Amino acid sequence: MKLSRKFYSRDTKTVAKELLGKILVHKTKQGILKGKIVETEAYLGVNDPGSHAYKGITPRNKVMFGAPGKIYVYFVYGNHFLLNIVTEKEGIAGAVLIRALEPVKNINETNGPGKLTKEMKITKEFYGKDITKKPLYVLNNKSNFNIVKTTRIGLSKGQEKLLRFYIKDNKFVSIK
DNA sequence: AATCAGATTTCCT
DNA sequence: GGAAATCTGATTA
Repeated sequence: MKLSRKFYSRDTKTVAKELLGKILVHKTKQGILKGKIVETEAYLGVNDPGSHAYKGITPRNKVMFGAPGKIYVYFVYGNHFLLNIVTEKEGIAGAVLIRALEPVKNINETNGPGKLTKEMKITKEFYGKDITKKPLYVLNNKSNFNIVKTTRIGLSKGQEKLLRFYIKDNKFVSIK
């Protein structure tokens, strides 16, 4: 079952935690791509110096302020796309960064945010699209695991906040 | 093993 | 002009 918009229309930290263990699916002409989400980070709005939304709305980040369940794809460092899912009610900034997947079908190791978008064939075209519909969506999935809470990666500000979550002992989590 | 340059977009000072 | 939610491949000792 696909996760509904209601799932995303909640507190960003809660959504980030509950996305762990769920299945990200992308249907392409070449075939179906699937990966289990094993690592996420929460990016809030005005209270979070590490978030793009911190300094207010810009053409790039405006989707973070929009409706929950939208896809925020962001291009960094000339080479990499990062995949985010927008959370919170419309008008409140928030998004969950998908940092790592465990391969399920037709993808290779994706232990990093830049690599997973490459493997999942996610590009700028998905900016502003809906994660509750085809061809890109998240499936509910019951599984048992322990969640580790830690600090975020690669930030210059706000990195002391414990907003990174991953599945304990999962070898596909990016650790660097 | 550890450090570093390079690729190169979007936004802000 | 410079920094940013990164990764790869080369160079260093």
